[in-house]
Amino acid sequence: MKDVKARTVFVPPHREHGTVDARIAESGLRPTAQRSVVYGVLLDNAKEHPTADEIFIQAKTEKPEISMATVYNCLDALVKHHLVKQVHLDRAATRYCPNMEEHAHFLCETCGEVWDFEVAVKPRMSGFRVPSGFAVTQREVNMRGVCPACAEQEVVR
Amino acid sequence: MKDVKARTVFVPPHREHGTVDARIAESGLRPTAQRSVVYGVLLDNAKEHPTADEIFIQAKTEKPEISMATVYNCLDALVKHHLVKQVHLDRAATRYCPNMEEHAHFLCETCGEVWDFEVAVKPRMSGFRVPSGFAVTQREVNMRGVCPACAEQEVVR
DNA sequence: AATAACATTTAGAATTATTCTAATTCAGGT
DNA sequence: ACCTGAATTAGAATAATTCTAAATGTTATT
Repeated sequence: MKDVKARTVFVPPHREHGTVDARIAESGLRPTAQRSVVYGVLLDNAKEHPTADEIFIQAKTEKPEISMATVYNCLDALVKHHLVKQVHLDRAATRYCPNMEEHAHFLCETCGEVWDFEVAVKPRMSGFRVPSGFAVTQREVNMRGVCPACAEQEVVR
Repeated sequence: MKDVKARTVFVPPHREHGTVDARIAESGLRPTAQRSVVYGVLLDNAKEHPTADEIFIQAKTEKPEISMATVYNCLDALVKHHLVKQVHLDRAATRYCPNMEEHAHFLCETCGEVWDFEVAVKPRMSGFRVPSGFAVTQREVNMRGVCPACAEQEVVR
């Protein structure tokens, strides 16, 4: 998979002055310097759905003493407090997504990039028969295929 | 997550005399002894959605010389030839699923077990807005929550 | 303000699933 | 039977993540 610049289809919440710490606090977490940096990097989404070490690299520019273990700790805390979601589309490194709205993920099988697709019809994902006795608390939709940039490449080639 | 016996909600294709090799051949793969054992183990689904090493352990009872590398090779081949699907619900080991029908996965967050949920309404998963230019070739739906057995436990406890 | 109690961070070691490598074995076609 | 390429094998290598134990920071209590 070649490395192609991310493109946003659905725009997730963005980092703004004061919002980062406020959100962290609201979630019930103490807003430490490290957590703020990590969450801030995610909200900035220079790179969408970054992996822990992409986050680490960026976080280090803002806070050079931060360690990888802390990035993992912070991400775990953010996930547990529902500020961030983990995305597992393949066996590659876990990706992190700060968009907690119901949405779908699209993985380009050519370049490996991930996009968010908006949900058109909010009413719970219908068409799936949930057997009685099962309590569903979360659902996710993943799609795979070729993104516009890669489709373009194909044609040119 | 405690270890709870699997339960089938949707019954995938089952191993039957002669079918294993035939299916492998149909898919365009040479049915070697190892591939047959690996695919057979999956079709038997004593344990549903097993991981590579659960498959390895079972396969070894049928063919003691088989190696882990071969299990991975066979699984890769089966996946490439669309006889088997990989399932990635969390960061745990990849699970393998021989049910190629369109269906959803349910992960019990208490016991870690995975179930297949049948799709009630076939017509393509609607409600998701795929931006133009994106070619979708595959889609999957995953749900998370508590299975009946674990819900039961909760009540009792 | 000092201290105790607790949470967070840190570097580095350990673990785990998976992939890679190079040698060996196997199967099908001549 | 022999050649060629594919498949299998054991074991080493890799990569992501988790663990550990020490150090640091924060909050609550006196």
